[in-house]
Amino acid sequence: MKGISIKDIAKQAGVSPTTVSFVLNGKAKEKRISDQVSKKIQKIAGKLKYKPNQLARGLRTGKTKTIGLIVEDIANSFFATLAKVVEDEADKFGYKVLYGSTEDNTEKAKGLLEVLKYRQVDGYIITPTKNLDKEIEQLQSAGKPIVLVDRYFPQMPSHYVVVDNYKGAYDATAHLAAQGYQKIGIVTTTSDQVQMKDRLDGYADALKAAGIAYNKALVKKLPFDLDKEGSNEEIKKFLKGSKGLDAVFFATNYLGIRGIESIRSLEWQIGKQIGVVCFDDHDIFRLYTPAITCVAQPIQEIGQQLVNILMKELNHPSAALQQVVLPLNLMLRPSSQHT
Amino acid sequence: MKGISIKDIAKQAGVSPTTVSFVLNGKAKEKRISDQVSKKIQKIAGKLKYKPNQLARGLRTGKTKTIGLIVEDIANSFFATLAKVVEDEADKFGYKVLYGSTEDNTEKAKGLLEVLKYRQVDGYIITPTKNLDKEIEQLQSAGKPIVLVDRYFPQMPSHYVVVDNYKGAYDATAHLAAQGYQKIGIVTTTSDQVQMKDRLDGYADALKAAGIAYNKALVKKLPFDLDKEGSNEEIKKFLKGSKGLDAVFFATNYLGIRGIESIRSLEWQIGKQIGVVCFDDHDIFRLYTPAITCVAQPIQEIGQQLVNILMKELNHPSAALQQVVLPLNLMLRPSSQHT
DNA sequence: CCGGCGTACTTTAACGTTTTAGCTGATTAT
DNA sequence: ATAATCAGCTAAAACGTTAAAGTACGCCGG
Repeated sequence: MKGISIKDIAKQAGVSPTTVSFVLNGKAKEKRISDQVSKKIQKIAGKLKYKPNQLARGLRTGKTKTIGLIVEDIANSFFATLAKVVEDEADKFGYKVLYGSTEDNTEKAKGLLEVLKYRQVDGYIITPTKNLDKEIEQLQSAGKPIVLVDRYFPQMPSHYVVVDNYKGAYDATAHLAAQGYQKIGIVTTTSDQVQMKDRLDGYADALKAAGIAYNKALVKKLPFDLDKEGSNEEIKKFLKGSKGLDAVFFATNYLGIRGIESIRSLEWQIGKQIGVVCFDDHDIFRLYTPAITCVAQPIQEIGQQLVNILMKELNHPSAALQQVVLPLNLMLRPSSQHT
Repeated sequence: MKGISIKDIAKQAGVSPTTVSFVLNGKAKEKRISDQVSKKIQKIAGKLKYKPNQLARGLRTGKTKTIGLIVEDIANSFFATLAKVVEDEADKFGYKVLYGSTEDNTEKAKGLLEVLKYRQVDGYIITPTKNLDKEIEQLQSAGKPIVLVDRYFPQMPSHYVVVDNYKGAYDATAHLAAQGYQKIGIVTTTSDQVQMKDRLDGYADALKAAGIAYNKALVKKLPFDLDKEGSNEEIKKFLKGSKGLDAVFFATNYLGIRGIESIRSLEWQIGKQIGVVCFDDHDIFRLYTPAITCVAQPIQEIGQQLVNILMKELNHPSAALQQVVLPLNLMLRPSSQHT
């Protein structure tokens, strides 16, 4: 059960393994192998269903045709969908994907990088955690192509594909204000990475523009690793404790889900008693009654850009940084509309 | 930027690469390497942060410490969550995961198997598609450990981890009947694989046991690859067309989600006008108003069993087939209760 | 008729590891 | 005294592939 090797083909064709390698790598012309021999080898290879051993090839060439995908949480619908797009796109180029979840934990992320590195992946798509810049820089200077996603390090040059978090949050908040909501809160994460900072800034600036004073008491930050029950408690406490609060912006999809759950257990009427907008779309937001207004990310586009940039870098590395900021789409639904 | 190899260590320690290999593979005692040399090598390896090249090792040993995970759709929450559990569990054994989605398409599945095979994965966890048994048997007889999940081929011996689909569907349907629903429909897939067959049988037998006649007109089957809009249309047509229908059992999570959407657009009251139960749990079912009764799968347990069985087979293959059928949990919620 | 060139390949080495067989020198047994 | 044993290592081959360098042969020009 050893699998067919280039040697088997060589033997059958009565030529050397090198010749077989040349032919099967499309270098027949370049290496002046006769058409006769070339065809014979092709035929035998087809008959034996020869598949090159990627390990041997990788060992020799230093290329594994594998990319590492590091996300925050593969079980989260945003990242799961992204993973699928990445898988499909990479497949078009003959690449496979090795993935891992960081749980937003820098140590876990470092561990993943370590493992992917000694598995010799050719390139990386990374949702970085807080202090991962050192490790990423190291990989970069080792010549490994890396594209960041969802967030990046403002002080560190790198390729990235992100969305316009500031504008997304601004539009969402401005929309709430335009609907007549007065006391608008935000539930976000404790993370001070750029994507969350931008969302908070967008929220704050939109309030200002609407003539509403920014009130620190209306900003609730929750740590990523707080469990569902804990978050729900915190959110409920926040909602109940903020007298006069009439709308809230949830800054991530899982916070929005927990927010809905919390509001529900308080028996408040979404849309009437409290306006709700969430970052990220999700089946739940579309289906909930009332449906939840959200800022939808173009996941398909993000995934395609990621893989395209990575492939470009893999094939001809350039000095130019690819930094893509994609627009978001505010999906208006009843949860944010007074009736 | 070549990376540290065993040779570098050997040079620094003034010994041969072989000795280094012995020591780093824990064979120092067995191969009678002196403690002195052993420690020196360990120290140098630590200092240089040596990581063995998995390609070279794999080429030599035939083991890649990688498993292939083939699911129906990684973007589906059930499979995404399962993938995460598998990843975590495999990691405990030092294994990485290569994954792929079949979209329930046999050709795509064959392609995935092909790719994983020539990437030399050590073992497979597979959600098989309809006609994949030949390919799987071939892999098995090539000595590759395989564990099936979610479904299996009754006529083909194999390891598998599934849930008690029959009982789950039976309990769900019996519950509807016990709540006084009389005309109970089912929306399922056109698949005739065992997991769907069992669900349909459970549904039918529960009806019989409740003294309700099985009515073929109340069974709606939809193909997997029908898109969201198409499914919604079909479901609406089915619901409206079945006069007197007072409850419906959705046989998969995505059908349930589409079902809710359809019922919503018909403006029927779930629970009152129509009882609803769904196979699989999902955030949506918990959060929807009214919350949706469902048959929850023990995803954590499934993933752990899968990896444990696979690891056992990888380390000491046995003749005994591991076939695990896990119990399901009926989560009672308002969607199935007359008030 | 001899060097040079083009054609059509082959030989060899290398990637980094593991494994088998073996080598050297010292100690023990006979 | 000599053979067998043992400790403590090393040399070399192998996994399957690719790349650089080489070979053998025919043909042409001078």
